[in-house]
Amino acid sequence: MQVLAEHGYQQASLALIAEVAGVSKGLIWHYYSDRDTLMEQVAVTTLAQLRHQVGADIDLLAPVPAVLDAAIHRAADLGRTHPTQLRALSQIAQNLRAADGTLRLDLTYYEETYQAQEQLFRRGQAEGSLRDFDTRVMAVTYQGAIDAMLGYLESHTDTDIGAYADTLSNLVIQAIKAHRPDQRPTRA
Amino acid sequence: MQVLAEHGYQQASLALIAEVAGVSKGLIWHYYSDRDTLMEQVAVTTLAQLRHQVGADIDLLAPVPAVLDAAIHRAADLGRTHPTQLRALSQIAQNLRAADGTLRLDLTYYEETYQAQEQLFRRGQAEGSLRDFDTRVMAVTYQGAIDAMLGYLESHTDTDIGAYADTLSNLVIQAIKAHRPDQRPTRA
Amino acid sequence: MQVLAEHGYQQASLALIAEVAGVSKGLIWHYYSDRDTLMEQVAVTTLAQLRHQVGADIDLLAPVPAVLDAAIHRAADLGRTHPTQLRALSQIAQNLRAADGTLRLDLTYYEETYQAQEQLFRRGQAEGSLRDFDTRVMAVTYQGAIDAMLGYLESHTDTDIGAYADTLSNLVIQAIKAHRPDQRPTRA
Amino acid sequence: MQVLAEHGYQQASLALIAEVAGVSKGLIWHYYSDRDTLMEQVAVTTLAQLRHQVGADIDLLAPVPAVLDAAIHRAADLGRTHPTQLRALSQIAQNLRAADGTLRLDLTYYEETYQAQEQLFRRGQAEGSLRDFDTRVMAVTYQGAIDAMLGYLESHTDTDIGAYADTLSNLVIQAIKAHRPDQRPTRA
DNA sequence: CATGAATGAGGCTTCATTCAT
DNA sequence: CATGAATGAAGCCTCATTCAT
Repeated sequence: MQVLAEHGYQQASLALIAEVAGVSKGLIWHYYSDRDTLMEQVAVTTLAQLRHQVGADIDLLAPVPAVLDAAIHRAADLGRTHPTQLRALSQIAQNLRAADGTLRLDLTYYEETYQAQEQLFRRGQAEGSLRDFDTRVMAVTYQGAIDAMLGYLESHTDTDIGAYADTLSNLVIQAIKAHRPDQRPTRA
Repeated sequence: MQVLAEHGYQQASLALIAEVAGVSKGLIWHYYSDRDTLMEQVAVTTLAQLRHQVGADIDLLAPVPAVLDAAIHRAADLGRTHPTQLRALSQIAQNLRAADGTLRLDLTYYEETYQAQEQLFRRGQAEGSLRDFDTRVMAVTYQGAIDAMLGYLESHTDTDIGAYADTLSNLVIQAIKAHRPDQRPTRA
Repeated sequence: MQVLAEHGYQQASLALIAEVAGVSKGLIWHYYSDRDTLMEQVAVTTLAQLRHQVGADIDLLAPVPAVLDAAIHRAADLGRTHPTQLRALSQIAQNLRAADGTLRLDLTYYEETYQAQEQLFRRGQAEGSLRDFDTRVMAVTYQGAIDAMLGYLESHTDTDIGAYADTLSNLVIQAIKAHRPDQRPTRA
Repeated sequence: MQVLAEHGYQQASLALIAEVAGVSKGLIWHYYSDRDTLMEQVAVTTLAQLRHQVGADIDLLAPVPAVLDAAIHRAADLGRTHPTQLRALSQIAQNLRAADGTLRLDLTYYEETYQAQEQLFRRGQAEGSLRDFDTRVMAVTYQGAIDAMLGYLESHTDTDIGAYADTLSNLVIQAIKAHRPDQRPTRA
């Protein structure tokens, strides 16, 4: 991941990876049958780890706006705590392709995320804390906003992470909260 | 661009590009000194073309929400009219690196865009059509939402583009419009 | 020649030569059928020019030691007056090869020189100013000493050229002059 | 070295070298990072080997004229025993260039040789066996004479090597020996 | 006379991958 | 388990050379 993050997908040759890892090149083929397999497994593992990090001790039963606020702040923190993993994962997601040329991770990976988000949004709508909107578009937009934030924080290291997350959280909630009386989150 | 869009940055070897273009490999070096310069020039040219496409006949002096609505719809249309260019540009932006390993297009490219967006948002705030918020964060978020839309439309070709743009436009404007009575655009 | 002298034989591409000459690449083939032909003609022309330079106004009928002294001083001067030509010529001589891999200029070029030198030495022996020695070995040695001098002066530009030539002349004459009474050069 | 000697520096492509060596092209980069480093290492190794060959069992404390005579004969033998190495070394020395275009071996390589020779000559002068002369010029000339001999013997294979060396030795010693009675070596 | 677009062969180099040890 | 020698395919690039204009 370190090599991926620093040098990019193409330059992350197995020779370089082995050297940084301090093992011989040949050893890689004891554990991975393929460069692609290696990349895929690294991606899957890392993704699980990051999701766990973001999801950990968020109360998923809390009012939806509160969940979103917490998730955004946690995601923003990833930029500080796991920058290498983020970059590496992004490299793999954008470059690892199947034999037919299509990206190998994008579809399954994002689709899962979208569906989880949509479920959350629909609960908010059912509970009255969120107004009516197309949850699929919002899920795509939400994920795009998160990714943009992470990319931005990575290249603008002097940004106040907490302040950014506050603002983004406010924008997101403003975009989708119910207009009328109970736009306040339900009391937990 | 066709090769970039279909095969991705790494697989876009100059041999393949020349073959698709129907010329000899060597000819490439008659016009571009380098693979990197070729990519950079393609990116710059394409970017200018796409920006022109999006910006064309949008009335930049119209009320800001109207400008945003128009821009979002136009950007969404790009997915239909210039899918190849979009994908190619994205490939270059995410892969072309300088000798020190840093991405070569990201900074200048996005920074320009962000500043233009911020200017627009600030006008809206000054005119009273937009509420108070951090324009930089919103610019990053807006661009992320556009990119996410384009990526999504690309891989989900059965989506109703107009409907997506309507929804996104509504979400964006809802997120930033002024709360009070005078959310009407100022009289120009 | 300038390109040859500065960049060496391999790097002296016809493209670079044309650029330095300020003409188009294609024009070269109006005047030379081949890279090799070009090189050969340049070499032959330059060689004639340098020989003329060295031989000019040396009194070939003077006593042999005096001729040698004059020739050595004139050759040393070449390093100052024609450094580019010397280097270029040397590049071609050492690199231009026939199809069978043998050097194309060496044999004819040096053989001519050797024979002229031998003739001179034999005259000295006949006249009694030079002792008895193998003229062929001395011719080879003499030429080697001249080439070494030119190479040395080229890379050690702070050397006193005249002093070097004086010393070399003295060494050469000491090596071959007759031992007995008339080791003084005949009075001219 | 075989390829260098037979085909010259430019034609000594790594493809040809690998083929002659009976290994795959790629293997070369397992052992040498670069064409240039390969050439440099070959040169350094060969040079050490040849120097050892020439210097071996010469009694360096013997009278200087005797040392010179032995050295010349040994060098002449190189033409018979190590012709390939000589040619290869010469090719590298005359063609391997640093990035700035300057020859990469010339300076260090010859400078060492010159200084060793000068030291020998100065000992001879101190001991009275050699007359007074500029040792630097003589070192350059001596080396030039040796190189010329080797080049000549290489292309004129019917020459009597021993006789050539005898003659050259005589010429060299004649050029620099002390005139007076005490040209005998000092008693050690 | 002169240009420069175009070609194709060949060079150096990288790298995933295999395999004997 | 682990190494590193070895391979072969493919990539980028250079360059002499041709040819229509």
